[in-house]
Order: sequence, then C-alpha cells, then structure tokens
Amino acid sequence: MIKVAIVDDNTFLQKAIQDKLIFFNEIEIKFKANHGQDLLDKLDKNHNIDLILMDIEMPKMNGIEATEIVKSKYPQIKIIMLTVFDNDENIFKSIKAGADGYLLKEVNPEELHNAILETLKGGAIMTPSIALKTLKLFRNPELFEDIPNQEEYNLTTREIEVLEQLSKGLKYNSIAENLFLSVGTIRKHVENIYNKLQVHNKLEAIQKAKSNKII
Amino acid sequence: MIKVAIVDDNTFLQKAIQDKLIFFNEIEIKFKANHGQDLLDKLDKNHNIDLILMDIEMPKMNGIEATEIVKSKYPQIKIIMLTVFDNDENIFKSIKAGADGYLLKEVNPEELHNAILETLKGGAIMTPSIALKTLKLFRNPELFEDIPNQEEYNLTTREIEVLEQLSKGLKYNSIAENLFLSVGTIRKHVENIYNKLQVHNKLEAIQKAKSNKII
DNA sequence: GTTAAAATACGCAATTTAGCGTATTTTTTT
DNA sequence: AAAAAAATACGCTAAATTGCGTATTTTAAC
Repeated sequence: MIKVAIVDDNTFLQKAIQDKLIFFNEIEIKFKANHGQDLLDKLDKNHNIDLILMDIEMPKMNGIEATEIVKSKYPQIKIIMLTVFDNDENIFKSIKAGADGYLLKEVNPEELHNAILETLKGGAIMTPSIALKTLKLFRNPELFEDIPNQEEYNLTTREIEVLEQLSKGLKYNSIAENLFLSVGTIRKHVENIYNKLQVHNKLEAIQKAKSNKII
Repeated sequence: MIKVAIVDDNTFLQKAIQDKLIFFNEIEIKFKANHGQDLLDKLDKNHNIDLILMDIEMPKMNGIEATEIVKSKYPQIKIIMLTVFDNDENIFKSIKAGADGYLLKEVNPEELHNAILETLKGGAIMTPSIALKTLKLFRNPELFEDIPNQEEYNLTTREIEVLEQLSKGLKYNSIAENLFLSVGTIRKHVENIYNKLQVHNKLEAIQKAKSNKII
C-alpha cells in the first residue's frame, strides 16, 4: 500500500484530489491537512507516509515552507506540488525547497496516479508547461543567482575562518593546529557560530553558511 | 499532419522509432538522417518540418551541436532528444543547446506520441529519470561545472538512502525513526558506507558522495 | 583612556559518532 | 536448491562533538 497525505486549505479540492485516486486500490489516503502547520502536527504524530500532495497557497504556513521543513525532518517522504498556478516564482521556490514533482491541479486521475508511482520509484514528474518553464530557467542561469533572503549573522572573521575549516571535514584538534590555537578555543568559536546561526551541528552550520554565502 | 524527422546513426534504431509512430495517422516521417551534418543538409533542401527526434551520440556531428545549429537557423522547429544515455552532461548540454524535451529511447509509443503533441503545443516533456536529474541540477548549481572521474563505489540502495538522510544533517536516531529501523542498523550502514568510500566521518562521506554524484 | 567586542582558554557533563566484532534474516543471483 | 549479497540488529569501546559556565587577554571603537 502507498500511504499518501493531501494538504490543501480548500476542502472541496481536498475531496476532488481524493476522488481522483479512489479507484487505485494500492493508494491509501492516510490523512488530509488544511495547511502547512496542520501537516507538521499530523506528521509529528505519525510520519509513516510515503508521499504528500501539497498545495502551495495556504494560510498559516504555505506549501513551500512546509515542503522545506518536511524535507529537512523526513527526507524520505516524497512531495508533489499540486497547484493551480504555474508562475515561475512558485516553481523555482518549490524546487529549491525540495519538491519531487510539480503538477497542475487540472491533472487527470491516470496522470496523477502515474506521477505518484514514478515519484516513488525515484523519478520526478512535471506537467509539460512546468517542464518548459524549468528548461527556460535553466537556460537563464542568472535567475539562479539572486537568493533574496541573505540574512545577516554577524560572524566574525575568526568565526568564518573556523567555519571554513569545519566545512573541509576537519576535526577540532586539526583546526586548532592549523590556526595555532587551543582546542578549547575552537570549541568556543564553534559554539558561538552555532548560536549565531541557530544550528546544532557541523552540517547544519555549513549548509546555512553556504546558502547564505558566508562561506 | 505533423511533419517529423528522425536523426540517428543506427538504421535499426531509426526504424524502431519510426515503428513506434506508425499507427498515429497524423504523424508523418518526412525523412531520416544519419548524423548531424546529414540533417543540416536535408533541412537545407527542405525545412518544412515541425519536429525532430534527435539522437545524441553520432559521427560527423553529434546531436547537441546539431541542435544548436538547427535552433539558430530554424528556431520554430521543435527538437526532442532521444537517447539511450541519461548522464548529466548530455542532459545539461542538450538543454543549453535548446532542446525542447529529453526522452530515453526505451519510451513507449504512447508516451512518444504524447510527447510530440505536448511539445508542439508549446510544452516540454522529460522522462521521470531525466526530470529528476534536472531538479537536482537546479538545487546544486555548482554541479553545472564539469564532471570529473565518476568512480564506482557500489553503494547499495539502502546505503544511498542513509547517506541522503545523513546529508540533511540528521542524527542516527532520527534516521532510524524515519526509515523505521534500529539505530544499530543505521550505524552499521554508515560504517559500511565509510568503508566503501574510504572516509572516516559524515562530512567526508557527503562530500565524496556529492562529488561523485552518488547523492 | 575607557568601554565594548572579539579572541583566547579550560572544566564538566551529556550526547553523538566511529570502529570492530558477531549474528540472524531477507533478498537476489546462480 | 544452494550460494552470495544485502539488510537487519546488538554489544563493547573509544573518540569526537555539543552545551553551558567562567575567565583572561587582546583588539577595536568611542
């Protein structure tokens, strides 16, 4: 059985999606959520879900934010965006957030079913209009460049230096040797870095630093 | 009538593609070419063509160069790449060259037919495995730069799955929960991964996996 | 020149990772 | 049907990381 969750703020559309899948016996709709926060709450209780069909425009927490969080906590869960809009921004953000596919709500039952199967097999699906936009984005690499929310974390020079060494996979005592410092100092720097970046381990720190172009 | 040209250096494959389309009456195979230069010559005589099904690996002039030239001379002609390989480099280069779609040769007749129609309607199509690679390239723009020696490490599916979770910054017990396994099992997988990749910690493993496009 | 920020350093405790061995069960291949 | 590979799981031990508190020295800012 394929365990699926539907996230949409419109109850009628929730139902419409469910109806499209009703005749495929191997698909089981485990639950429906009304918005991103609702989804997170429900996953917290039971994350035994294979795939999520996610709307984008929703109150409380939209589908893109929700995708980002779900993917960071449960990377094995596949997410297909299901939306009425196909504007570039949403597509781009969804992909960045980690969506595994992108369909328009007008998709027919067979296509939706097929999309679910292909996604679980490890592929990705997009409606042709979305695929086209994806290709266009590809041919315009400058669109990649502007990452808007370049937050300010006020890392010091030394902290950045330590972070750079961390990102090479070095352990504290190697970094200490490299910078002619004590291991205790490195530890303290790391601690301060974690506080500033609001993370709790090397990898998260490196990822956050990279996505904010600190290193 | 939809006027189609087939470009492939292998006569048997040319025929195989033609056969897939034989029962769709609105599709007319106007001509077949054996390589890029042959195609250009034939287009020079008659460019009244709607769409080209293009192989990549070919003598004289490969499909990517041919695509670039055709698109610059006859931008209205749609081009779908049809290839046996789905390596990142070919996909990327084809897109840059202006291809409107990318299919694997194993595509079945209905899908191929549908792809042609969708492409002529102004959309784009990709097989799910290609679409996935496209998404991954999107999320890792640094992968655009060239691909070095892709070594073989023989990681199993499960090991890759664990590695992917590791790469999100999850700790062993979260991974265990996500995959419904014991922490001991995760530890063992990680150990085996490290042995195969010849590394000694998370970060090195992730870096090696990424640079070899395992994840 | 005083103040604030940054860099340095240690100690303690708890958690997480890593390395090695062993063993059973399940799946795949031959 | 037998053999090989993959997936599962646990125990022991050591090493490394993380979190928190405290404190001194150096550098930069006012």
